Amino acid sequence: MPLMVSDGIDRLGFLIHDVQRLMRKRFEARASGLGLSSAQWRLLVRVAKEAGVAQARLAELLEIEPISVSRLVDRMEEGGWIERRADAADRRVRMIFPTEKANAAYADVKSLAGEVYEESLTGVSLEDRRILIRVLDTIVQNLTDGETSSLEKIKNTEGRAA
Amino acid sequence: MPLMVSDGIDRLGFLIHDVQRLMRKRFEARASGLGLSSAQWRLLVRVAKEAGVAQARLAELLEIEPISVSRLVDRMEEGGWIERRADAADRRVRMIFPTEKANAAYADVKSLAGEVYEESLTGVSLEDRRILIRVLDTIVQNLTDGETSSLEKIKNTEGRAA
DNA sequence: CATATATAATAAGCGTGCTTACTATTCAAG
DNA sequence: CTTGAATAGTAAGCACGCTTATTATATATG
Repeated sequence: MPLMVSDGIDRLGFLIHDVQRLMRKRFEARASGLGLSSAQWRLLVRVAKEAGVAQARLAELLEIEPISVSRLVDRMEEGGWIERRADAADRRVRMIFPTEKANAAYADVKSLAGEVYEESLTGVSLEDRRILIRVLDTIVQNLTDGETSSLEKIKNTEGRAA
Repeated sequence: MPLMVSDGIDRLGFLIHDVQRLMRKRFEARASGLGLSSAQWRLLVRVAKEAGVAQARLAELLEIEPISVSRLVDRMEEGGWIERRADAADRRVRMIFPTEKANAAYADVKSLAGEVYEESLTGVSLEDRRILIRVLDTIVQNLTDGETSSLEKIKNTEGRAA
């Protein structure tokens, strides 16, 4: 740790942790009526863009382990958000499709997420917002290159997400 | 959601989520030799500054629920990081103290956290780092004011943390 | 004093992530 | 075809957060 000019960089981990927790909390408070958690919402965004995707591919996209997808999908299937269907070409694969219920809720939840972002950024200039996004992107790149398990394989297929 | 000029603000939640996960992962990879998770490290930072603090106060400081503190403290006590002692003045209270092991590891883990922050911010200018911290602080304030359970009561007692 | 309320901690059980280990299936060599 | 490696998915069990409910103790009030 090379001297450091006493900005609050030494609080970075705590800050990121707090922001993530508060944003998730607020999102889930808003979406609780729907019965969608933020983890389920992240998965749903992917499935909406890529209907029929295999669970293993979802694990790559979401950068979580296949077993985590398995149980998340279990609960989302119970909740009526997605369907598992067999793949005729490969009997190991379960293809994941959004249900009508999911499609119907999609736009609403997306704009709801947007509201949370706007509330988060109240009083932050457009310029600072751009810098925020740019720096966060840089951090993801810095921490993704090297020594992280299976993340090198995938370079973020999608460019935009709610 | 008022129009929005297509910066990546619509990815804010995903970005924050990814950054938090990657930073935690990298920290825990580094600290795994010690057997300290990031949640345990956060608690330890507080206990180091305020030895003898009650669990209920830790819950306020960490902004998690008392039951979460209870079980976290269970595991940390098993790990030999902290000790519970009875409060002579109030028999409901368990006072939490860091062990010698914790005190010995403290500086090392702190600088280890600093390393993770530096790796995260490689290639980010000093100016942008300041803006990052400032914006993250603003987000925490925006999301803490109002409608969050018990967070209004505490205005962040500490100013610096590793 | 007695009773009611508030507070400190814990218990039980769930969601979402993990590691490790397993089954079923596919595919590549031989 | 058969063996062996790789891949898709799941099971079991843990960490760390939560909600809801319970126990023990303090404190306020009649």
